[in-house]
Amino acid sequence: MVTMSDVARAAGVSVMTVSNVLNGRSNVGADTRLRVLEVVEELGYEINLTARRLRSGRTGTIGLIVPQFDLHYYGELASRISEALAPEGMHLVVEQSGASRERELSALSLARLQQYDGVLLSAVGLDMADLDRIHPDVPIVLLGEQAVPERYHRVRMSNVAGARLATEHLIDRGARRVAVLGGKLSAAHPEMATYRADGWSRALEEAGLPPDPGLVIPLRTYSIAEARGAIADALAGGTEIDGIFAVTDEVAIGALAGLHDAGLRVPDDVQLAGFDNLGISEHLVPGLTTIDPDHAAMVTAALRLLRRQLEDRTAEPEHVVSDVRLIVRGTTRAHGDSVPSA
Amino acid sequence: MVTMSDVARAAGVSVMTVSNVLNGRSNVGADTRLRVLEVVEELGYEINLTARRLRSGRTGTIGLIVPQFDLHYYGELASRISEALAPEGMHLVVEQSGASRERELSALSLARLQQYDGVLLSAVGLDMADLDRIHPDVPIVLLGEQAVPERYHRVRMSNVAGARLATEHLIDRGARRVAVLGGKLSAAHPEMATYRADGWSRALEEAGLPPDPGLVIPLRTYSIAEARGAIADALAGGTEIDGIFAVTDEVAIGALAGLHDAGLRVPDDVQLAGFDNLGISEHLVPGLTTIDPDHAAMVTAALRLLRRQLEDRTAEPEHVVSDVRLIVRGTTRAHGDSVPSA
DNA sequence: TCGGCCAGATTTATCGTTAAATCTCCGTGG
DNA sequence: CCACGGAGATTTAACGATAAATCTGGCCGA
Repeated sequence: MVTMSDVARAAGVSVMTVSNVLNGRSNVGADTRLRVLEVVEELGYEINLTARRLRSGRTGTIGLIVPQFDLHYYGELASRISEALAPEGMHLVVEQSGASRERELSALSLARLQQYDGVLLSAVGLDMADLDRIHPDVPIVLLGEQAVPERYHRVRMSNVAGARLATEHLIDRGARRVAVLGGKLSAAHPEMATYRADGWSRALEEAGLPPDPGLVIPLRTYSIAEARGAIADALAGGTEIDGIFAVTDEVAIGALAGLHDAGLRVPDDVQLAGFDNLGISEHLVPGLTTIDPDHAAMVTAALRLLRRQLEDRTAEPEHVVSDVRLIVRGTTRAHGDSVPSA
Repeated sequence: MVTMSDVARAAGVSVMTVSNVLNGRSNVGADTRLRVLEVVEELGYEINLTARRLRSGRTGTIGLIVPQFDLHYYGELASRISEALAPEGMHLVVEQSGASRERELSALSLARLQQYDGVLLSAVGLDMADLDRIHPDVPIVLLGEQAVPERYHRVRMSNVAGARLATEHLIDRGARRVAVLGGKLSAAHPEMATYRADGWSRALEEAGLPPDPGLVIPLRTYSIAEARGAIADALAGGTEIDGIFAVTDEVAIGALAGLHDAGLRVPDDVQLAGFDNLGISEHLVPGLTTIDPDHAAMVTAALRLLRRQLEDRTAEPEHVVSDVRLIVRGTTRAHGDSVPSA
């Protein structure tokens, strides 16, 4: 491996001069600079980032920690962040924590966090107490929905408002028995699924429809396959449903398949709305009505919070809540349609 | 930040003893070990991985470099690899190279590669010459379809065979005008799209159907949206089609939407087959007929090749080709169905 | 003529860890 | 009684870079 001192020797200068050239510092003569660059080229020298990091602290790398690589939401998130970081010369690497608390904690060991200039953390398995135990000296921005200690900088969406919008829309379009797929009634550790179930029940109450606990269809994971099975089970169990608010688009995709399995038409027999507005949702058949959390704004906000901390370690924590809006597509009926006879 | 020497001082031992304890080396007395561990706990010490890496070389981290985070295929790949690595105590981090040659080259700078014990590289933008220029001292396994220099260890799928299988199946089920969506006729730098178009044209030829260049529908990116648009354009242009072999499942999803836009039914009017067998493909409506490349076997093979290099830097390069099989679902007709009158 | 200053370079010390060599006892066998 | 071996610890010297301090001429103005 070629090191800086190899370059220095070959160029007849000191190691420090090579370092100065490569870091674009101004205290190097023009001809010396040229000679060094030539030798760098010639020997194929590349800097050892590990050494630089140890000495200088800076890494130029931001870490994104997500629960699962194969949930589409996280893929899209990672992609957006990566694109936003590139123009600043920063660089994103993504790690998977696994959805379990244990693995999430290990992913969050100081040891691992230290490797980055900053960390964007999308945690699901951790509760307040876990997060409270972590005292990293790396700037962190939390992305996500669970309750977190005050001292964290954080970006999240309007979960309750979004769920409410979606459910109101279903009711508005004629649904009366609206299930919440993947919902969870208030738990000790509030998380995405509880907030969204909350919005669901508020919308129902407001419409004078008492939320039926039998219409809360829980899920262990938010995978397509599990959602499909859960819908099948619910329908087989005789639950009457004419609308489904799926807590994520991924889950909604499973619902679409499950309804089809049961011979039910969407939106004629059952209307469906999701949450997240994944890239794919627009291209499903029929297109998925869903809640758009303004991904671009969230990414912008997250990076702003991170930069603020990078510049000032003592910056006041900020909680940004991104607005949501309803996107109406083909899984809900056109306005004014009446319930057709099946 | 707490360092090893803080721990050493507090425990009244040398730094080296702390290091020995933490690395489970045997030359430490039982009581000393205990005391050190207590102090570690008490001070909340965590090892500095950067320093360890600089000194020892080992990082315990494998890098996976993919073109795009938001193509579902790569999310699933990353997930599988991560799961496979976890039991060995290794750790996966994923980087995005961006599909462009330029950014891919920068992702592949020695500087970046050096940070990992080994690298799994899923390259698309690089050609043979680029890859030939890279001489990393990190074990690399290439995942993917483009032609690569002999010296690389590599895992790929049977592209031609898979495409042929899919196309044969479409023909077998009655399709006569089979388009290849995302296909590319032989280019200077063969890649996934050329191999799969190859399999398509061979299957046609074998069936006595001359491949019509008008049925090759090229794509710049393999995104759902672009595929949908391309199908719309092709149909609007008057191209007659009764079967589509989409070069990836992602593209097939776009085709499904595009066909629906045009009022065509799948599989009644147009049959459709994809390639990759994504997790979602099973849950589309109708379920997507596709080629399964045996993801599990590919991951196993890739990690085996990587381990081999980790153990022996001079290990002979190996090219593993994973078998494919056809998965028949609802986007192609049942055997023996005749073409229904539209 | 001489001190001062600045550009352009070098020297020194260090980041936190680990490999390798070394030291220090203490028990054992001859 | 002494040499020897080995367990249990320490010391020394890096890994490859950078921050901060220092050095060296040459040019300038007074």
